[in-house]
Amino acid sequence: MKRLPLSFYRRDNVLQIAAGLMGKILVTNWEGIITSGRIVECEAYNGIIDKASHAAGGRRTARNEVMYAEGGIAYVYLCYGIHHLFNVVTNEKDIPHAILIRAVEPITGIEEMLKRTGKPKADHTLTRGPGNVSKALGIRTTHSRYPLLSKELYIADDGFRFGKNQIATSARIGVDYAGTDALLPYRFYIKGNPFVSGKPK
DNA sequence: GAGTAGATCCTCT
DNA sequence: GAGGATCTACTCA
Repeated sequence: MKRLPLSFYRRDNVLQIAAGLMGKILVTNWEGIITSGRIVECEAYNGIIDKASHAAGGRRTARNEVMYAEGGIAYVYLCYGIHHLFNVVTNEKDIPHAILIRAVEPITGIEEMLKRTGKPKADHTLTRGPGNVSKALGIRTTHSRYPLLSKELYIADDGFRFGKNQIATSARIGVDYAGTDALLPYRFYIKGNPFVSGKPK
């Protein structure tokens, strides 16, 4: 179990990084309670030229300022007043690339995830979809700008790899407002994995 | 099983 | 003052 180094995040090809995150393990360790899950779905947001991104056209606000920071930190924000969405900021300073983690497969701390989400039992809805991932792992907007190499929040590699033919791409979800950019194949997911959002298997 | 409405609040205009 | 990188529950068939 090695934490991904900063050099992993500070590359210029956000699509490559997103693909590289597939199969990695997202870990939170709040107050000694460890929960983790393997990443099986994510979406890339490609900087100022991407209309679906909060940083489209170089927009810079108090909320998305984090995206302009150096790669290797978290960007968390509230959507629809209910859902906390967890992103990984990538690339160098002033280049607002980010990757939205949309789904993970629970590994440790499932009991705790059930408690946090209020679900009666562990099924494929536990960590399916970005809102649920954050809820199950206890990630909130207050964790925005948190470094991904900290003790409480990090992404690790346990040596596991998905096969090339298991990883598929598609258009991103819920970004219809972005016009033609909504059609870009910036979403990565594991074929047939029940935790992947969209259609159930 | 498919389609739709409602929740709910922070952020930007 | 409007709307959003969503989820769930409920209706209707």
